[in-house]
Amino acid sequence: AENEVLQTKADSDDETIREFGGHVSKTNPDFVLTFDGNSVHWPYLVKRADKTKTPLRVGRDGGPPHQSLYGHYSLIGRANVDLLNFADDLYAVKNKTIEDVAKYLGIELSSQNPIDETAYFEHWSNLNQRKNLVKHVEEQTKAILKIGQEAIDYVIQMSALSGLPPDQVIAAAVGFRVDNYLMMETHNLGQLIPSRMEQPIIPYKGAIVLEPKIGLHDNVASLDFSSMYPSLMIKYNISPDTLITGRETDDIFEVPEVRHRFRNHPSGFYRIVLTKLIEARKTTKAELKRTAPSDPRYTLLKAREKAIKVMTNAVYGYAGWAGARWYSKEVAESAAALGRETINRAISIAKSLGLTVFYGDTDSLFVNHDEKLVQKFQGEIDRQLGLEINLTEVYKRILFTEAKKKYAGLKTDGQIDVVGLEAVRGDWSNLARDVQNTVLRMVLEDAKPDRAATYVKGLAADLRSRMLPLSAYVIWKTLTKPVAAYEVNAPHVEAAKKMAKEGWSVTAGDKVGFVITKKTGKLYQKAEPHYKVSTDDIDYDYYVNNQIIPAAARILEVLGLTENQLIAEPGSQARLSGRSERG
DNA sequence: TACTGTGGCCGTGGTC
DNA sequence: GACCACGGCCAC
Repeated sequence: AENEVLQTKADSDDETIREFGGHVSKTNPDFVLTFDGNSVHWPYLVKRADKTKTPLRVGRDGGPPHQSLYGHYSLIGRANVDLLNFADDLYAVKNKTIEDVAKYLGIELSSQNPIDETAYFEHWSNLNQRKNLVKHVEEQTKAILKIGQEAIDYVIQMSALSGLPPDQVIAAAVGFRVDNYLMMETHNLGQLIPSRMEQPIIPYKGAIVLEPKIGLHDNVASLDFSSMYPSLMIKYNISPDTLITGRETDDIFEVPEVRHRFRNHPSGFYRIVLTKLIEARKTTKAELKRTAPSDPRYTLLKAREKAIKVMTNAVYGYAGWAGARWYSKEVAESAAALGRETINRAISIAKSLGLTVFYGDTDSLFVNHDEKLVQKFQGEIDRQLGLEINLTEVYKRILFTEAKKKYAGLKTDGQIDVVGLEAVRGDWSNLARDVQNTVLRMVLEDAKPDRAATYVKGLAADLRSRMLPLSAYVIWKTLTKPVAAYEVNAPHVEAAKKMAKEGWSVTAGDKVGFVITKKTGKLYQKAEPHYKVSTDDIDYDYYVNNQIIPAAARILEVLGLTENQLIAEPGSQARLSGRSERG
């Protein structure tokens, strides 16, 4: 039946594997979906099948999966799609879990309290809890299918664009997708494909980030150049095959600052492909406008538009990648230099019109939202620079901190955009993130710090009596290399070592959740794996002094408050314990 | 072939 | 306490 969940009652590995293969053959799917299957489920199944000498019949040929390109497992006659790879293409999703990806895609999950992986064994061991675990896995399976339904159009479109098979394209890194796409286009143009060469990595100067105007500002607009790097590469014919290495001086363009020179004619390879991509996106967008959302073609067109956008935006970075077939440091460096010139000229134009520039990063500018002036500004950008700049957001009130890339704005719909701050970082506790979000809302709504300061002081004074769940205190950090490879001690590495000692397989790429406990010594000595900690072990002073106060102060310092002014009144635990942990 | 780029912040450990 | 490297994550 459609969307039927199949469960096995088999109580041995070989029986389970056989039954699984039977189900796959019977269902005979074109797509097989997993979440993290390439690194977890397929390798595990293959190993167990080997060990028990059971045939794993999952391909259309009745054969086992094969290890293939890009760390991907291939099933003959079927597209095996690991949806974790799809999640990697969803930049707005920070935490790549089934639950968070589903939530982002608007998929409703019936289970509100997913079971953490570290608790699986405990649930399995207890017969009463085992039912819950089975239910949880069933829920996840249903979610995977729904995520897959959202993913498949995109996967197919990315496959059509890049020329890579659908099961491989989503596993392939961005650079290889671009590489493949360009190879296809070369073929269309009747040109030869350069071979890949081992090249040294030469760094070059990138974009400009402006110093923000610190404080709260009312009625601010943000504007973005549309596809800035691709537009500049097209405009000035920036391409490896138009780069001048000799003495030519006729019909050329010299890039400011870096002084690389490019022929204006004929059009280079990058201009041809980028123009084609941008035109294709325009066509798709226009078609989308004529199509009703209920039309089955609508989601397909949406997926196509997204795939083209992702590919277009990847070309500049690809050009500066030493592993690219069409690598050219001069090309990437020139695009970056032209970007810097563009933003600088835009700032001058804005100022000359009487606009105030509050902040800007790479291809964006924040100015006071004077509607007439902003429209005039957009017109001047078109007239003087031949580029398009779009109004992307209007903020009723926005707060810039002293730091670049960290700000928050109250939108006209009442929603708050948080950028770069602790509240959107995965390596801070939920507690700190929640506190900062609350403080931001209070400050942006009130335009003064009083209410937020009172809230923070109250929380800091009696954190432990709030009885927050342990999950509020867990800090997650990725292990970027094997534990043995670390040069210095760090809390998440220490927690990973403790997990490894207990038999967990902790490898590079894993996220380690830890809690700072009351143990003595350096912070890394106080860090414990989250599943071993109870709320009695929590070092509340640490969470007040090193999580709540810094996260709140980052915002409230903008309005003149100091960290000291946020610490609880004398007499409270937090005050008495001092702030010995902070330098 | 499991690396698209640079700019930036900041906590923590470790040394002087 | 000052200073710096390491390490992780984020903006664009």
